[in-house]
Amino acid sequence: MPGRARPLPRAFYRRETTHVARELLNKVLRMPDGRAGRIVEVEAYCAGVDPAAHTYRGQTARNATMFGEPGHMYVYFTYGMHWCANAVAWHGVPGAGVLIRALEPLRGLPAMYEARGGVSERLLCSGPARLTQALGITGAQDGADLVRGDGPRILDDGTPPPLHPVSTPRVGIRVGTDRLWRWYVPANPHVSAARVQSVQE
DNA sequence: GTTTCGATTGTG
DNA sequence: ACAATCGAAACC
Repeated sequence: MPGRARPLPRAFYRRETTHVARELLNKVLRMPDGRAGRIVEVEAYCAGVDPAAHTYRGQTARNATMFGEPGHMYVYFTYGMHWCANAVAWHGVPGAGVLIRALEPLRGLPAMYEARGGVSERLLCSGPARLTQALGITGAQDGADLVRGDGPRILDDGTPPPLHPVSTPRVGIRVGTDRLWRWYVPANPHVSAARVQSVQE
C-alpha cells in the first residue's frame, strides 16, 4: 500500500450514492486482524427511485442500517448462505448505499485462503459473497462504523480512483437494469466475472 | 399462516 | 444447467 492509510471522513459518505460509489474504487477495506483488500468493483443502490434496492419498499428490520448514519456498514444475508457488505451512503433521501463487489487482496492473504478453502488468488475476493467470506464479514458486523469503529474500516492509502471507471448494468437483478450503476477498475484481474443470466419466458 | 425468491456461488 | 439453503418479503 503506497502512503499511509487514513480513515475517510464521515462527510465522504454524505453525498450522492453514485458519486460515493465511484470514489470508493481503489480505497482499502481493512479488518481489525489486518486482512485488507483494495476495492475494485462497486454497485450503487439508490433511495426512492431504485426498484432494485432492498430499501425500495421502505424500512424493514433487515435494511434498517441503510436508513441510518452514512458511513456505517449494511450487511445482509442472501440465498440462504451468503453475506454481502455495503457502505451506507446517501444525501437527502435516506436508504441507500454502495455494494462492495470485489477486492484486490492486499494483506492477510493466508487468513483469506483459510477462510475460502483453497481457491486461486483471482477468486479469493472477486465477488460480493466471496470477499465477505475471505474477510470474515457476517451479520455480526451489520451496522459497524466504517469511519471510526474498531471493526471493518474503509481507508484511503493515497491511491486515487480510476480516471475512467468502467460502467455497466448491475449484476443479479431483474429490475432497474437500465441504470449503469456498476463500476469497476479497468483491466483489474480481481473484478468479478458477471455471469450472463438466462432469461426464461 | 403460507409461499416465493433472492444485490450468489460452486459444481456438472 | 442446476442445486445449495434459509430468512425476509410478498401474498392470502
